[in-house]
Amino acid sequence: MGYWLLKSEPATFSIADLEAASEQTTSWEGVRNYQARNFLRDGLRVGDQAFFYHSGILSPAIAGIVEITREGYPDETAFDPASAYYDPASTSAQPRWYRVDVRLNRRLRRPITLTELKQHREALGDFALLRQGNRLSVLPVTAAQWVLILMLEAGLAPSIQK
DNA sequence: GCCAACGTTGGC
DNA sequence: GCCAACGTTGGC
Repeated sequence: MGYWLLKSEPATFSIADLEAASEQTTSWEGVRNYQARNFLRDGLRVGDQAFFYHSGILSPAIAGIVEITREGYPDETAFDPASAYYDPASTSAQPRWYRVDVRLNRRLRRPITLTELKQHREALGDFALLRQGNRLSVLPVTAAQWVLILMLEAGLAPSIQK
């Protein structure tokens, strides 16, 4: 089973929006970055888990956990001229952009902030989220990183490394 | 294929 | 609101 992290700006789509959504499920659309697209199309599998990360706010943080319920399929918002995600270069014959469906698993008991994650940089190792200047909105998480972050949530994490 | 200009992301 | 770090575009 794979682990991922999905970023969203709460002003656009928040975990509260997902909670309120029908069947607490949404299509993760509008990703317009090739590396992220490749993960959506080729990486994420049904049953994989992902952290739901809130970006673009005062205190960016992991807010919850979602499960992938449908694997990569064409992002049709790219075909719609009225959509903010419209991309005329993407056609149904040759879709350029992909999306997945996700369902809320649960909120975290408390948000795990970017600040807190940075305090565990050493223990987390090479974490795409913490790489300098990283702007990827879909990124992989290792099993070890996943477990460590759940331990942080539970207050069972190792003492903070300097 | 290079690279300058421009646009976007996202932390602060 | 600022700006660093990228990614994309387009002229050459």
